[in-house]
Amino acid sequence: MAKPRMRGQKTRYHHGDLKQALMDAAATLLDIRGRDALTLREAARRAGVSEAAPYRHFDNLDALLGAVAVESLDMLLEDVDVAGSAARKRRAYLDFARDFPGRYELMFSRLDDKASWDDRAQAVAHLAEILEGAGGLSALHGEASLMLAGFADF
Amino acid sequence: MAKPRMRGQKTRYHHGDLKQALMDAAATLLDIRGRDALTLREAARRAGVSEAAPYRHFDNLDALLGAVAVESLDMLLEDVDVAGSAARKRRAYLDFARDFPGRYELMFSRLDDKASWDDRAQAVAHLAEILEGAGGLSALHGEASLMLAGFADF
DNA sequence: TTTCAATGTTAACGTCGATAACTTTTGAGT
DNA sequence: ACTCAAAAGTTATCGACGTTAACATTGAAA
Repeated sequence: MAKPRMRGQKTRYHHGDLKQALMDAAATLLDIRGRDALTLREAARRAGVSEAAPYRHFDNLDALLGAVAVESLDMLLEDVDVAGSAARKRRAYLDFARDFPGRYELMFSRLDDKASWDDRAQAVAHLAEILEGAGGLSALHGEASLMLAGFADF
Repeated sequence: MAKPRMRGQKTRYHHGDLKQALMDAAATLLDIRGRDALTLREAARRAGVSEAAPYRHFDNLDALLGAVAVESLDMLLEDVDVAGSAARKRRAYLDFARDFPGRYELMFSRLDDKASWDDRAQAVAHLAEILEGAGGLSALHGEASLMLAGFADF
């Protein structure tokens, strides 16, 4: 009685990397259909497992959101860090917000998940540091946020 | 078989001002418990009507959110407009975000509700105009947003 | 080889958004 | 004053969701 998938080809009872698969599915849903469309059950379906399987890896939906928030902050951090000049860092930041709107909104929203708080706070602090010469995190976040909401253009 | 309330004292079948009562309840829920805790049913219960009553005034939850967003933008607009100097406008803006975090987040989030789009866009444009001398809407929004998320202090 | 923790599964509960069908009230036109 | 249709309530119902409990399978250590 097993329908799950394997990473490569065959079907197996154990997924192999379900935790990451759930985070990927969640991030994709956030980006293409928004926060309200993200459900634990839909993420599970996309990962090819039963609708209760996520609870083996996350205490609840908030915990999944927290994990995706941390991962997303690290992605943005990497993108901005790699970009050379202040102008390039600026562009890298705004590009990330445009390309991953759901992830971006999640990173800076009030999350109930306590477990991920330290990681998130640290990532944001690091980000603010890196962006010091590029106008500052606060200003960039304001621009990106207004753009995503449709009140400004990219 | 009628349990509804009246505005003053007695019980009546018709509420009298249910639409506004629902918007008030929704805004309160947003501020004290966040977006995920706001449900149409809870708003209805708080207004003292049946759980399906809201649908006589709003097509769906998104429509209620849109209406609250417009109302909130108008409130913020008023607060900032009334404040005199640029410094006072700045403070009025940040105070609003701190005092009504749920309303504030809602105003600048991606809403599906089409009907309220024009009103929201116009209010934001007006707000940006008024705040031109106070650092600009974009910068203020960045600050307020990071503060609400817990990444900065008021 | 055995065994047990990790990681899946199905089934169930209560809540939510939404719709349908019904009832009460209001008020505009006669 | 009467009527009667529209406005604004109600209950009942549906499918989907978050979450938990109980059970099944797997893989790896002993």
